[in-house]
Amino acid sequence: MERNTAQRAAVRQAFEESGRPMSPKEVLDAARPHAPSIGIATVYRAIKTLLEEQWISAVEIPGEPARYEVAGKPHHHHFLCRHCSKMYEVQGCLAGIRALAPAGFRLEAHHITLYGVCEDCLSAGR
Amino acid sequence: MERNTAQRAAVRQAFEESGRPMSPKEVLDAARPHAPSIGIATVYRAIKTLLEEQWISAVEIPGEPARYEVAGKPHHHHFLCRHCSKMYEVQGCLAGIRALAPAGFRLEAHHITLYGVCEDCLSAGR
DNA sequence: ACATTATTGAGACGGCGTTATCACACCCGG
DNA sequence: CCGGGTGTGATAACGCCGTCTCAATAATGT
Repeated sequence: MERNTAQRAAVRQAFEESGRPMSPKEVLDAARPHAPSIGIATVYRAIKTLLEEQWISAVEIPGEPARYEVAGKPHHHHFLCRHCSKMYEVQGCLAGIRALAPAGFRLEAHHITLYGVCEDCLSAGR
Repeated sequence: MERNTAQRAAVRQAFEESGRPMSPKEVLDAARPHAPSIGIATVYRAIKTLLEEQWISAVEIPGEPARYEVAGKPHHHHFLCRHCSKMYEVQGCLAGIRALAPAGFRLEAHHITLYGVCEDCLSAGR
């Protein structure tokens, strides 16, 4: 039977506090303050469990490890900063997506990913 | 100085014939008919060279090896079939992309990727 | 044709993200 | 508070991609 451990609570807390998608490494860093001895293996195990519970969902991007965010949010997309590699949510979507798909194809999902520089990096002079 | 070899010609020909983005593995398979003994290492080398010459450009997708397509095409996006993993081009784009980026962020690029089932797979009953 | 030298192909190698291993820790029902 | 069994942490091992190595091959200038 499943146990409530400090490490799992720390991972959940990290997700609740961050408000943006995090890579396993970021989760580890965000969980350390709450559970100092936590290791990367436990983070991966917690992520796996939380995915199965659908408490988080995966956000994948090319060339980078997947990020995870708390599930159940309204439809949205993502912005990836080219400097700090932090990922942000962007609200809303665009009309007319369906029209892009070639005739005869079945469209099931879509990802819009924006790339650029985030406000933090811009104001830091990059 | 650079030499014209059958292998490089085979790779270029593969790209010209396919008309859609290909992974290195797909390039290898598509080049084999023209240069039967070609190996994967040569494909990677040819891709590297063609990228430097900007004769092809990279198309990246999460969780999959990058695809490459002949460069210089007008702005477009991509459709990835969930069954056969083949990638297709979709023409056109959507207005209003800029408005999605959060205020204070600098938007430099965007990717729209559609996921679904391609016509070939649908007509094959999947 | 010949010598030079870039290119090739097969397999070894390396990096990275993720998972498996295993001894130890600790949660929880009794 | 005790015992068994799940959870944990460090690290090794894995799988995948892509690059490197090196002897063999073949394209160029003469």
